[in-house]
Amino acid sequence: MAYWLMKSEPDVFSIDDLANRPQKVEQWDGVRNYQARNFLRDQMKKGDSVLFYHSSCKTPAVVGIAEVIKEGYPDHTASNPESDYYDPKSTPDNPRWYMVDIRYVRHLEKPVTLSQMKANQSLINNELPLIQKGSRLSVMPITKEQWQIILSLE
DNA sequence: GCCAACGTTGGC
DNA sequence: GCCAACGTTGGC
Repeated sequence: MAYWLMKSEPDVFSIDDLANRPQKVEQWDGVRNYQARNFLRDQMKKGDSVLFYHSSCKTPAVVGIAEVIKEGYPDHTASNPESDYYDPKSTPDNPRWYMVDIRYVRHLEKPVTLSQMKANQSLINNELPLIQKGSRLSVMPITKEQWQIILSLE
C-alpha cells in the first residue's frame, strides 16, 4: 500500500466538506499538472492512504486522512465547457486529465502545521516533498516513514 | 530545441 | 498583496 499527500484550498474544498459528502466520497477533479496527473492515472491504487492538506490558507496544515476508493479515470470536467477546469485540448477519445475518488477516514486530532513539519528534523532528513523548496505539486507520494512521523506529531 | 513572456501556486 | 519558484506557451 502506498501513501500520498493531497492539497486542497479549504475555501474551495475542505476536510469538513469531504466528511459531509454523501458516502463521504469525493471525485478529485481539476488537477491540471502533468506530474500530478501521472500519479493519479498510473500509481494511485485502491486502498492507498492519503493525507489531506489545507493550502493557501491562514494555517497550512495536514488536517485529516482519506483513502483511495477508485483508481484513475478520465476527469470529465475537462470536457465540460461550463467547468472552470475545461480543457479544449482534452477529448473523450483521448483524455488528457485524470482523477481518483477518495473517501474520508478521519480528522487528525490536531492539525499538523506546515511550520511544525518544516521544523521537524526527521522530516527534513527524510526529504518530505512538501517542505522542499519550490514544491508545488498538489498530489505527491510520501513514504511510510514520512507518514508515521507526521502522524506522530498529531 | 531555445528561451522570453506569461500564468499559476502558495507561503508569508 | 507581494513575490519566488515553477510550469506552459509560442515565436524563432
